[in-house]
Amino acid sequence: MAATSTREKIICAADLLFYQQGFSHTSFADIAKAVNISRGNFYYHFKSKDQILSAVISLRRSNTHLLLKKWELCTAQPNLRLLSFIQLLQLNQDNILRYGCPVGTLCAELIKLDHPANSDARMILTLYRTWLRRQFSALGHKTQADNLALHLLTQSQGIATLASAFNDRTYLSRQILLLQQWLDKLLNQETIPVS
Amino acid sequence: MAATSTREKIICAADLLFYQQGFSHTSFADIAKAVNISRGNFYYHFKSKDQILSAVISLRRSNTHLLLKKWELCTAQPNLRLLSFIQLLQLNQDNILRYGCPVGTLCAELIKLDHPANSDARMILTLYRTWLRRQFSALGHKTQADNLALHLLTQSQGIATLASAFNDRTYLSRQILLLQQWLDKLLNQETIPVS
DNA sequence: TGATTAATAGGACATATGGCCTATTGTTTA
DNA sequence: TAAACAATAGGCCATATGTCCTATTAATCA
Repeated sequence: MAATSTREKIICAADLLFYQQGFSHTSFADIAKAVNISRGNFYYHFKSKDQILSAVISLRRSNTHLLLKKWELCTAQPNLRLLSFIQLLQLNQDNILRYGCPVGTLCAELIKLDHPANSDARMILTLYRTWLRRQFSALGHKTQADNLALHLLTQSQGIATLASAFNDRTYLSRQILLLQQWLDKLLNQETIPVS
Repeated sequence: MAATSTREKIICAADLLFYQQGFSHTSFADIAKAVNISRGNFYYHFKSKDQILSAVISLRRSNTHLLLKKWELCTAQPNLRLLSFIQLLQLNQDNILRYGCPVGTLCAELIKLDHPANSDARMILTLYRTWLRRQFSALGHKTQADNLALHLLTQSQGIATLASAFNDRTYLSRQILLLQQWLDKLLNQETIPVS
């Protein structure tokens, strides 16, 4: 946190502000103030706002990749790895309640802006999708792996959207519990796909 | 479309633009151009951008209310009414693929802007929630009515988010089908709640 | 018809913002 | 130490935008 370069500090601050305020609504001045840097110094590190966005998305992709790798290294069993994904909602519940899902809301915003970085942001979702698919596949759900992955993604996006819209912690907790139960039921009832 | 007042035209154009481009990213000039009106004339009808937003949200709430009333009048059976809700995703699939859910994305944006109209926008979701709850309740699911309503809302929000993020029509169609199957299964297996 | 009001157009203005330049300071290196 | 480079500060500029004012035109009504 302290020993990072200015460039890294800018990216981190932008990452947070883009999440909290949205990309459009975050100005150079906002980021500069957060990093305690003059606005002029900005241009030395980033030539445009789009470059900052690009760096932020890169960081998020990298962080997501690392997180998924960590789950793989720390947890050998795919079913427990899937549980880690669900528990991420619990871990980030405070932020989710206030700002929704960082990935989903960014994608939604960039789509409306018709921003070129749109496809880069989508890649973060694809990272999750592919990883989840691999876990389901390893659990024997070969043909349904992608559908199951999409189900988890769909659920988490819907949950994050409603949790923040209603600002309802009870709802969020309950949905996380239901997701865990769904996973339990799926994995205990049929280790090998039926159809 | 032709015989509407200028004020109504402004609200309609703003409604569409807020959906397509987002609230922040839509300027007075954008709306004025869409309605073919000078920017100065704007102030005669709306004193601020927030007033336009307020009017747009009012319109959406009113339209939602009318839609739900229509479903109630046209369809006597609650299970078919619930089907109407699901089929709304199908009916609006082109827009959903491009811009996501109008309600969900507006709520998400207003939350990040920390906009006072945030709670008004949320009311649209509440309209759906209450209506869905009543239908489930009428079908005998007294205790689970609200949870089932939230499940449908969660699903549709998640589906809209991913459908637009991935821009994947196949995904959207499949999720709609799964929702319909879920409803069928729920209503056929147990007309009266088990627990 | 004349007067009053409704509606519209066009522009003015302050502010915010992204983008950019230059001078200055700090650091490294030959 | 002197030179070269990295990093930073502060300000300038064009544009966009929300807000607001005034003059003009259209519509209504006594």
